[in-house]
Amino acid sequence: MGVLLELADANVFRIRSYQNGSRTLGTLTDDLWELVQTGRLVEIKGIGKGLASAIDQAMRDGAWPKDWVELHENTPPGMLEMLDIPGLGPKRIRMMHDALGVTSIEDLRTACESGQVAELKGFGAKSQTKLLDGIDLLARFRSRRRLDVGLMYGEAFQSRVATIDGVLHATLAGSARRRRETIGDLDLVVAVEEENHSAVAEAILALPGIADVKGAGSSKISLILDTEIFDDAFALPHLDANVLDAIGGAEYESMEAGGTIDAQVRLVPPHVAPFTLAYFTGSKEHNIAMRQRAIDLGLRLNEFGLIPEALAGDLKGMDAAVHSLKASSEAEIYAHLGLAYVPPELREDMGEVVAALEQRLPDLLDSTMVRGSLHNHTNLSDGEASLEVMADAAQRMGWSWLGVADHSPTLVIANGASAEDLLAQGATLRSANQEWATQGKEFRLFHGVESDILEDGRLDHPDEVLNELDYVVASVHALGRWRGRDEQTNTEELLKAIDHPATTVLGHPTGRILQGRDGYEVDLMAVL
DNA sequence: GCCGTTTTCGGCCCGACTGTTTTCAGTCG
Ligand SMILES: Nc1nc2c(ncn2[C@H]2C[C@H](O)[C@@H](COP(=O)(O)OP(=O)(O)OP(=O)(O)O)O2)c(=O)[nH]1
Ligand SMILES: [Mg+2]
Ligand SMILES: [Zn+2]
Repeated sequence: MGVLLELADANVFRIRSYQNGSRTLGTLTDDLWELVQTGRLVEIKGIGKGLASAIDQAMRDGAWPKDWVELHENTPPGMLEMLDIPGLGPKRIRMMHDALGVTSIEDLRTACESGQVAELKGFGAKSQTKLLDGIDLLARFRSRRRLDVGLMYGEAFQSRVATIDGVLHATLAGSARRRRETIGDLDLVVAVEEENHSAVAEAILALPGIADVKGAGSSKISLILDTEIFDDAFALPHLDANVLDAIGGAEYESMEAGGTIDAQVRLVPPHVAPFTLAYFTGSKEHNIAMRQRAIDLGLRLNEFGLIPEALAGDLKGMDAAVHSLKASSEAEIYAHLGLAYVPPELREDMGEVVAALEQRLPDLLDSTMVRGSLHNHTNLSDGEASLEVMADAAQRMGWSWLGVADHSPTLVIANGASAEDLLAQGATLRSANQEWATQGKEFRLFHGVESDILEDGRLDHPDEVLNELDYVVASVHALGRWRGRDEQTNTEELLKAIDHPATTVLGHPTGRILQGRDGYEVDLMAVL
C-alpha cells in the first residue's frame, strides 16, 4: 500500500504510516490472530484505527478494504517495476504515465528512444539518457547480499580506502555495521582534513574494482564495485551443500562471481566524523527517532552535529554545525541526548530509543564472550577443514572448547558420515583431548553429531551410536516434506525429536534458508 | 495515517546530488 500510495501521489506522512505499519507487522513476535480477536491491534505502536480495521477485516474476512483493492487493481504492475530503475521515483513515473501513457519498462524504453521523454516539462536530454542507462542497469546482479558476502566486499573496500594518503580513518557503516542478515549496499564514512578532500576523492575514484560512478559531489560519492575490489581472486565462503543447493547452486555462484555491489562514501572532516558515523550507521528509522528526540530537547541532529536550535537559526548543514555540541564518539552523542549508548545491532527503531532513555537496554553478547560452539562440521561430512584444522582455529580464536557435529548418513547430499566413521572420529577426538590434558592445555573437543530428524520425529543413527556421543544436534533437512505439512504435524514431530533422550540441541529450528526458501509451518513457541 | 503527561490538531528528520530550472523538484542517503 505504501508503494501504491506513492505512485498515487498521496500525502508523504500518510505513506510513511503505511510503511511503518508494514515494518511493524513484519517484525511482530506476538500472535497476530490473537491480537485481532482481542481487539488489541491498536496497542501496537504505529498501528492506529485505520490500519487496525484493515488488518482486522483482512484476517476475519480474508479481504483487504475495497479502496485498497481498487488502488491495487488500478495501478499497472509495470509502474511498480519502474521503481527499481535507479534514479527514477514515483513522481516522474506518474508524470510519464499521465503524459505519455507509459505503464511498463518497455513503454518507457520506447518513449525514451523516440525522444518523447526529453520533451516533457522537468525532463531533458540528460534525464532521458539516464533513464535508458538505468533500464540497462536492471539487468546486472544486484540483489541484497548475505552478511558474510557483504562484509567481504565491505572490508576489502574499507581497507583500500583506509590506506589512501590523507585518510585519517575509514569506517564501514550502514546495514553492514548493524550486522543485518542481508546488506543492500556498502556505506563508508571517511575522515579527511578539509584541504585533502578533493585529493582523497580522486584517489577513491581511481581504486581498482570501481565498475561505475553513479555520482560524485564534494562530500558524497556513489559507486558501483565489482569483484576487482578484492586483492585476491574472489572466493565465496563455504556453505553446507544443501544450503548452497537451495540458494541456486552453481548458477548462484557464477552470478556472485560476476556480481557488483553499490557503495556510498561520505567524506567529512574528523571533528564531525562521529556524527556522520551515527547518521550513516542508521537505520533510517533509528535516525528519525533520534532526531525527534533531539527536537524535543530543542536540538537539531544531522550528520554534521547536534546543534541548539537557538544558535543554528537560519544556518543550514555544515554552517549550522559550527555551533554543535562536541562529541568525539557516538557514545557522547547519545549522552547529550540523555540516552545510553545504543549498539549498532539494536538501531532499528524497535523501541531501543525509549529503552536507552530509561537505561534498560540489554547487554549484548560479543565475540569475546564466546567460549565455544556446537554446530560445526568437518571434512568427515560436508565441511572443508579437518578435525585438526578446526580445533586449531578454535584455539586461535581463544575458545575453550569446540563441538564437532558432522552430518548423519541419511543426508546424502551433505556426505553424511556412517556410524563407523563417526565412532572412529570419536576415538581421534578423545586421544587429542588426552594429549592436551597431559600437556596441561585447557582446550577440549566435544564429540557430537548432527542427526537428521527423520519422518515421524525419529533420529538418524541407532540409539547405541547416539549414546556414545557427548551431545546430539537434531535437525530437519528434508525441508520439502516438512514444508508440505501443516503446523500441528510439524510441531508434534519436532517435539518428539526433542523428547528423545539423546537430543541436546535443536539445529536451525525454523528450516528457513536465507535467500533460499521460507521455513516450514511450526509453532515455535510450543517448541521453545 | 499516527500520535499525545503542554497538545485530539498540527505536527511528522534533515541534507547531498542531479538536472532542470532562474529558484527548485525529484530522488536518494
Ligand atoms: N536521517 C536519515 N538517514 C537516512 C535516510 N536514509 C538513509 N539514511 C541513513 C541511515 C542508513 O542506515 C544509512 C545508509 O543508507 P542505506 O539506504 O544504505 O540503508 P542501510 O545501509 O541501513 O540498509 P541497506 O542494507 O543498505 O539497504 O543512511 C533518511 O531518509 N534519513
Ligand atoms: Mg546501506
Ligand atoms: Zn543442518
